[in-house]
Amino acid sequence: MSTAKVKVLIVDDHPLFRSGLRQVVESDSTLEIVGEAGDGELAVKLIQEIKPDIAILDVNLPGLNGLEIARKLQDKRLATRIIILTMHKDEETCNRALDIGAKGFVLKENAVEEILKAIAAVAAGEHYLSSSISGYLVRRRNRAEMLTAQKPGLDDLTKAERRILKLIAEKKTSREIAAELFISPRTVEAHRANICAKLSLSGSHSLLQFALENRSAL
Amino acid sequence: MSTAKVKVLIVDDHPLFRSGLRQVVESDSTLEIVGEAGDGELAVKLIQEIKPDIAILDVNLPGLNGLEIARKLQDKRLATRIIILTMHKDEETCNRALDIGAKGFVLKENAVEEILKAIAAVAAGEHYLSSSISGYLVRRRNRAEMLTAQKPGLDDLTKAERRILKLIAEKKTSREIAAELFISPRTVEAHRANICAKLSLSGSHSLLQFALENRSAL
DNA sequence: TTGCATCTAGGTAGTTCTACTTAGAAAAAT
DNA sequence: ATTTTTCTAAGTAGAACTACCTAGATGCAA
Repeated sequence: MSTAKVKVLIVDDHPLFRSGLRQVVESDSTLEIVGEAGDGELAVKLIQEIKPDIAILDVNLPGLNGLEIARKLQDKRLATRIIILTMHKDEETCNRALDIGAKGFVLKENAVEEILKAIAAVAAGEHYLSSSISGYLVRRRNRAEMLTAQKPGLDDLTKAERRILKLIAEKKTSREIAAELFISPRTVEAHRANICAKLSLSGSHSLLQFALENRSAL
Repeated sequence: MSTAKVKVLIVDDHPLFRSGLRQVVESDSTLEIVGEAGDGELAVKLIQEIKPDIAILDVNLPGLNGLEIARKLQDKRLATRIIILTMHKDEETCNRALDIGAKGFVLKENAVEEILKAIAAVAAGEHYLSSSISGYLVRRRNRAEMLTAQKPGLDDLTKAERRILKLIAEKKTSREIAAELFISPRTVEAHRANICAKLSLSGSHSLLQFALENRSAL
């Protein structure tokens, strides 16, 4: 990393954008552009031949788009790390890019300032997200926690009910719970019924479902 | 937001850093510094009196630290939005900050370039994370999905079994699934049994449990 | 073509949970 | 001290899942 230059390949269908990007990348003496492509097929071919350290892929490409390229490369287990470039600040695209294994995700509007930081981070094995996109991850994180945090009625459960709900979340049956608490299975079932009522749950095995989804909040 | 200036309060125990930050912030004409504090107690007092739009809090402070201040403010349901500044690139600190409700998280090493972007994003109701920190969120995201992705045996399920497992994860009963696929409930049950066998699941409602825990991998 | 896996479907039995009911004893709150 | 809530428990009914079994139809591969 410190001796040899980091080999970078640029994929974008717009020549003007490519040359702009090239200029920025070449302004960093630790980086070296080893190839360019204007469409998906060529990109896949070049990446397999040249094996660059980092490939910067536009999302909108003729033929294969950036995400599809990334998927192909991941399937072939190439060492080339992917940075996705995109115009639109789109949560879904970002999620899919990360799922596919992209290490970087940079908005074009921020590309000039951020691309060097992104390349450095990704070359070092880290991830890089355009800062304006990182809010999405926070929101996703919070969304998941909100669901468990603000469940209505969860706090007007009694102690015994709460104790039993915890054990349900541990995948125990009413009988097992009864044995563990030295009470009758029927009592456990009575508590279950009360919990269902308080949480306005109904249907088959609703409590098990609820307990599994909310076990972190118990 | 467009007429009045955004009121910003700065909290840091180091006067030199404060003045540097002040310069950067004041270079943006849409922002206005309405106060400064060098320790936690004063910070809490000033925020409650002045009610700034945004408070930039250092983590390392004499008395209350930035995170504790944020918690206090959150408890009092003030409208002031919090941006946390920190020296160290620490995942735990970042997580705690977000839990507490901080809207921004900026590393001091990136503060000069990022603080204005951060203020703008937060003032607009978005989140902002220092780009070098956003990798943590990605990693956390992936960690959670890895657990579900590599379940053994999940890939030697047949198409029909997979289809049914998906519907089970949607909390549907065998009867509902049967109706949806125009097959007999008994067929669905047969598939369930086969799936249980392949995944070596046993016990009460094991499939429902499995499906709920692994729904993202289906 | 034979054979294997898959999809389909039913039989029977047993377990577990839901949904209603009632009811006494203990604990908590008024 | 009285009322209310909570915890305990049981009856009955039905829905839903598991765990075994067999078996015809289909399609794919050796």
